[in-house]
Formats: sequence, C-alpha cells, structure tokens
Amino acid sequence: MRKLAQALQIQAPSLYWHFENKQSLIDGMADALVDAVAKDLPEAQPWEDRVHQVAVELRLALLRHRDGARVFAGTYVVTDNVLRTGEAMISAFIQAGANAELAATSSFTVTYYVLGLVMEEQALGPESNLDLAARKQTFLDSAREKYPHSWAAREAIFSEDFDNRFATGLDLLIAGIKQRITSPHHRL
Amino acid sequence: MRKLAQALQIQAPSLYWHFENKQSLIDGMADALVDAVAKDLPEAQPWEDRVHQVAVELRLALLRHRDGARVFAGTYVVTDNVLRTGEAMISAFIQAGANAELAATSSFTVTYYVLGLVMEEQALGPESNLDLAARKQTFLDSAREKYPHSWAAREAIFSEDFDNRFATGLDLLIAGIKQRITSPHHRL
DNA sequence: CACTACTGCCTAACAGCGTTAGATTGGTGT
DNA sequence: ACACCAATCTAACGCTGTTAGGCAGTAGTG
Repeated sequence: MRKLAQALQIQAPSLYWHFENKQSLIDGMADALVDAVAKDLPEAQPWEDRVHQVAVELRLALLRHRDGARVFAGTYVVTDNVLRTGEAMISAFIQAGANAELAATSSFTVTYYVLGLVMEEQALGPESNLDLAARKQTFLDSAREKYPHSWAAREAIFSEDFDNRFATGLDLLIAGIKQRITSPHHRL
Repeated sequence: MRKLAQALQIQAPSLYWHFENKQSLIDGMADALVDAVAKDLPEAQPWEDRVHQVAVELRLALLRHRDGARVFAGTYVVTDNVLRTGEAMISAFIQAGANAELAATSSFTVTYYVLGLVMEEQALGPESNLDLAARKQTFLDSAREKYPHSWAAREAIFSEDFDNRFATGLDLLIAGIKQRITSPHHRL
C-alpha cells in the first residue's frame, strides 16, 4: 500500500478514497491481469486450438507479474476480462459438441490446471530464496532407495522447463476432454 | 504466531527456539497436511484407480484445514509424506506403461489440478465474506446477452458442488493420460 | 458575490504482524 | 558447588492495513 502510494506521489491513506480496502484493489489487479487474454481470437478455429491458445494466453498473463497466479486465485471476480476468457473456452467446448455442463466443467478444469501450475512456477523463481539445489539433494538422498520410480523420473521432476511441462499437461487434458465429448455416453 | 503460542501456553518469541521462521513452520504444516495421503494403498489395483484414489485423498487432506491448498502450494517441501504421494502416482503411470518423463509430468498435472481446484473451493467458503449471490447477479446481468454460452452454463458455473466438479475433471485428466500412454507415439 | 457541497488529499494514530536481542529459569552432569 | 544448556521470558523494532478527522481547492447555486 505505502509503496503504491509512493509511486502515485500520494500518502497511503489516500488510497482509501479510491478503494474500499486492499482486497478490492487486488480484485482490480486480478481483472487487469487477464486484460489481454482471449482477445481477437480467430473466428474459424478448431476448438482444440482455441482452448490451447486461451490456456497459453492465460498462463502468460499470470506470469507477466510477480505472484500473478496467487493474486488471481480465489478472487472470484466477475468482470468482462474474466467472463470473456471463460466464454472463449466454454463456446469452444460447445462447438465441439459438449453440453453446457460439460463445457463449464472442462473450462474450470483447464483453468484450475493453469492456476495450479503457474502458482508452483512462480513460487520457484526468481528470488524466491528457496534453495532448489538443496532440496534436490534431499530428494536424491531419500528417493534413491525408498522411491525408485520417482528416482527414475528425477530429471523430469527437477526440470525447470515449465513451458514443456505446461504444454504436455495441457495436451493431456484436452485429449481427455475430446474423448469425453466424442464418446457415446455424452452425445447430445 | 501469537495465536499458536497462546495455544501452547507460551509467548510468541519462544516459537523461534523451535522454528527458524514462519515459513519453515508452514513447511512443516504442509508436510503434516498430506500425512494420510497415499498410505495403505492396495497392492494390486488398476493404475487408474490408484491415481484416482490418491487425487481424492490429496483433495480431502487439503480440505481438512482452512487454507490447506494455499498453505501447501508453493512450499515445494521434500519430505516423506510428499514424496510418497508423488511416488504413488508416478509408479501407477509407469505401471500403465508410461516412461519416466511422462509419468512425472502426469503426476504434476494431476497435482496442479487438485491444487487449483481446492484453492478456489476454499476461497469460497465458509465465512469467506465473499458475497457469491451478488457476484452471480452481476454475472447474470452481463452474461445474458454478451456471453451466451456462459449464460447457458450458468447453473454449472455457479454450482457449489465441488465434489462432482472435481470428479468430472479428474476423470477427464485420467482419460487423457490413458490415451497418451496407450497411443503409438508413446510406446516404450 | 457569498454559501454550500463535494472531491481528493492530508496528518496522526492504532492494532496487529513477524521477528530480534538479550536476560532469566530450571534441570543435569561433573 | 559449579558449569552447562535447553527452553522460556520481556522488551522492543519495523512494517502492515486501516480509521478518524481535518483541510485545500473547485464547482454549482442563491
């Protein structure tokens, strides 16, 4: 609060003329965070591509600011930017043949995944004063014998290539949704 | 801190004899949170069932305490409880035929999804002084004409049945993973 | 022109937080 | 009797979000 006030050449309490409290300010930030998401989407686009694109854009938007995911998570803000993002995904799922409920749930599922991943991604760096190398050593020591499968996957586990991890997970999710939508159980 | 100290019949600064700082205390809490997860899993169990069970247990564990997901997210703690949870999922994926990298990524994906969902779930209630009814009205007003697909899915969107939403999303995810593992692209 | 009203800022202060420094107690082993 | 050490204490610091109330300037109205 005081830092923000300083940047505005103002005293901290004056902020309360413009915002009721810190949370409402954060709500505004959450909305602004996803300002650029799901804008100017191609009209005719395979639904998988659209979902993929929206998810990628959402992740990048959250990454753009420190603690973006933490700020966004749990705000439950209902603004145009957020609604447009949801609508873009839901409409894609419906275009794919999902009913309204499955479309909504799928949209939530993708969003939760993105949020969870970016939270972890931002918790790691930079300047998170969280000694990853030390934790890796702890892991190597205890996993070698007790958790053989994790040990075998140690490289992937401690990889910091979140781009790749995100893409893979997102594809898994979209594949699952696709299968459900086109399965006989779901047909409209 | 002071509340905890009070519960222990102790003054707040005395806590620093036992913990270096608040974060290390939270790390301990994060570990304790997943104390009961992935314990006593059936030996012979289809891998999908095992992943499902671990995910369900993880969600319940996070739900058991206020802000459980927020506490757990980003701690990146490397303890037996956490490693066992990861190992349970990774070994299931490997048993299913995944290679180490895909197994690790799948495990992360499931974890991120659970974390993201529970964060949102816990942000809502109880006593979150977040007027859901008001936000729903805002949504209804603005979505009816501008976001028709979201409007059509309004019931699912504002449902508070997280049990069902979680189960559906989890199944989508597992289905996607299953497909990838058994697809020709991945065979070992 | 004087009066009122309102916007947008100010200063002063509060209660709460995590945390540090350093003194104090009580038990245990020599 | 003495030294050691674990575990607690008191006092205080800097920081946080927030409230109460005052004060300058501008706009609208009789």
